[in-house]
Order: sequence, then C-alpha cells, then structure tokens
Amino acid sequence: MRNPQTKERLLDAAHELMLSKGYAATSVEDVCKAASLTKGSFFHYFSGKEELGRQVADEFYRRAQDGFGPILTGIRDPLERVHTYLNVRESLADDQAHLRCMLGTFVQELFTTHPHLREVCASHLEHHIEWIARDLAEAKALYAPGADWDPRGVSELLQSILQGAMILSKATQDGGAVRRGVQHFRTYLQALFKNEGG
Amino acid sequence: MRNPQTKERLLDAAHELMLSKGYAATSVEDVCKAASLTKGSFFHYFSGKEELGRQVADEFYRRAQDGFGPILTGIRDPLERVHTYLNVRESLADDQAHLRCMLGTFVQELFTTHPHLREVCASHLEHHIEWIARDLAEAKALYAPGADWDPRGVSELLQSILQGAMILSKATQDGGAVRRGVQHFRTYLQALFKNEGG
DNA sequence: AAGGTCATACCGACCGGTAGGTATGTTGGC
DNA sequence: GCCAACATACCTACCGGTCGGTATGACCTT
Repeated sequence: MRNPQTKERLLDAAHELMLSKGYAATSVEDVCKAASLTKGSFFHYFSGKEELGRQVADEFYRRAQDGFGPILTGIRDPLERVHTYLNVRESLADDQAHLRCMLGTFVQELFTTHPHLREVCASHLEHHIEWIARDLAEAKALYAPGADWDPRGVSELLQSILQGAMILSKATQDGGAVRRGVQHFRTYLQALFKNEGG
Repeated sequence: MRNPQTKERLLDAAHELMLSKGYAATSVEDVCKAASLTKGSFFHYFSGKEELGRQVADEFYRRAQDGFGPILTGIRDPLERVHTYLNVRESLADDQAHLRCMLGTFVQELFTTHPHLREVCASHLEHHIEWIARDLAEAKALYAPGADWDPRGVSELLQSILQGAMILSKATQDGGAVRRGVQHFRTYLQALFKNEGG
C-alpha cells in the first residue's frame, strides 16, 4: 500500500457522516470528498456502498467495545462494573457525537430495505446486551440470588432506554433524556437488588 | 372535488410506505403507484415531498391520539388510565405495523437533513409525553403525594423504553422487547408508588 | 333547457440533477 | 515491467419537480 491509511480515512469519513446524516443521506461522493479522495479510490477498497455500511457498523461496534472494555475490566465487583458503565454513558450525554448509535440508526432506517445490514446491526446490539447481561447475572448471583428477574431482560431494558433516549435527545437536541433515563435505570436497579422478590 | 378521497389515498399510501421503509427510501412515485395515481395528481395536493412528510407525521400522531384517547377517557382513576395505556401498548406489540413509530423514525433519519420535520416530530413526541405525564401527576397526587419523582420524567422514561424497544424489535423482528419493556416499566411504576421516598 | 365558460381534478411526458457504479487511464514502488 | 494505488471521465437509472394538456362537473347566460 502506498498509503496505509487511505482506507481508514474513507472509513473514518463515512463513520462520521453516517452517524450524523444517516445511511441514505450520505453519498459515497460525500465520503470521498470528506476523505480528500475520489471515487476510483473508494471502489478500490469497497465493493459498494452497502459493503461500506457493513464495515462502518462493524467499526462503530469495535470502537464502542474498545471504549467501554478497558474501563470496566479493571473493576472486580460486577455491580460496580454496571454502575461504572452507567456513569460513562451518562457523562457521554454531554457530547453530541455520543448521543447517536450507528446500530440503532441503521436498524431504524434500513431494516426493510437492507436486510443484510439489519442483521449485522442486530447481531452487534445483541452482543452488547449479552455483554452487560453477564455482569448483571454475576451481580445478581452475588447480591440478589433469590430474585426472580432475568439479567438479560434487564440489560435489554437498559439498551431500550438508551436507544429511546437518544431518539428523544435527537428530537430535542440536548442530552437530558439520556441522563434522566440512566438515572431512572439506576433507581430501578436499586429496587431490583434491594428486595429479593424483584 | 371530483373524488374527495384522492388526497387521503395518497396520504394513506405514504403513511404505510414511510412507516415501513422510512422517508428517504419512499419515493413519491412509489406513493403514487400505491395509490393508483400519477405525479401530476400528487403535486396538485402537495407542494412537495417534505410537505407530504409533514402531513404524514401529523396524520400519524392524530391516529395515535384517536386510538388511545377514547380508550382512556372513560377511566376515572388516573393510575388505572396509565396501566390501561401500558396494556394497550403491550397488546399492540403483536402487530408488526404497531411496532413502528413514524415520529421516532423520522427524527432518527431526518434530524440533520430536515430540521423542520425534526421540529414537527419533536413537538408531537413532546405532546404525547405531556399527555401521559398529566395522568401520572394526578396519580401521584392521589397515591404518592410525598414521593420525590417527576411525572414528566417518568413519562419520558416510558417513551424512551417504547422507542428503544421498537428499535430492538425491528432488529430482532419480533415484539418481545416491547412487551418486556412494558413489563419492566410496570414493575418500576409499582416501586414508585409503593415507597414514598421514590 | 341548451350551450358556453371556467375552475378543479387529474394525467403523463419531460427536465435537471444526482446517485451508485464502471471503464480507462496514470503513477509509483518492488 | 508488473501490480497495487489512486485519478478522471463517463454511463445509466432514478428521483423530485414542472408543465402542457384533458376531462368533468358547477355555474352562468339566454
């Protein structure tokens, strides 16, 4: 490769554009222009726009995991890991760019027209839910073994809240909904761990 | 008007198509074809695609209110109204068409590219949140006057859950997330009304 | 009541722009 | 000299929107 960063520049540009404008509204020429390249170069690295979308979704998920992973792995207590995750999500609510989820956006926009992309995003979302669910399961085994709630269901609820709150945040153009959503979830968690009955 | 239903046929077709495919992926020719009309006719009734989008959003909200309103107005107890709302949302989770919200979809897809549509949808969402918030406020005054939670915040949480769960439902192509989300919210509500401290 | 007039409802060909994608280079390193 | 890494020009399809036209019914006139 003459320039090993070329493809990454394209991916970066696409990542940013698609996160803010969505998939359909982002043209490959926009991407090329933002990366200071031309279409010839683009189609050298990507077979087409859909392929780009797939890699952008993958990249988004990779970055998310790379962002959260290191912060949480150092923490011994599973419940504290969950709360740290919540704190991070809450603090990220100040940043416009972090009020958007590529996976949710793609699913919303493309679940009918691009079934393959839907599947990719669904798989990443599921992985993320499972990931938090493991900590919740551990925490439950430790602190509320008798309770009758399902860790995976609670993790799913958290993602629902986050996804929905990001939509509301897009609508009102401030991150308040996300912060309040996280706060409510914290309260709910407290209740789940307080009384064994769930 | 020679045929008083012409415009409604266009609106109906657009409503259905945009709910399933989104705004960008729905062309006005698609709409015309679905309504068995031609573009000439379309542009006789609508100044353009964005205008159509606005009216579709309005229509969606109107239908939603027309759907929920009559069911709830007959109920005296405010907390029972909220629970009935939850029951309806839960039962609607079986129907594919009701697992989608035009407002959330539009906001997600168009908040950058079509600020005006974003504003319209944001306003409708806000109205809906306010609407449930009033019942929650009444219920709180009745059953948990000392609690320190904010009815509007709880109503917002509910919409976050619903919006987010609809995204997850689109991803997994079944309504389970919505049902489970509603169930969790019910449990949370119970906690909010049980102990005064919130 | 017959005939003329006019606005409204609707049609369908067409236009300009843009999108995704291709074909054909050109350049530079191993 | 060959192949990867880019650039340029172009093709085709489609999309939003326009425009000239037609048909139909209401209303007016005599």
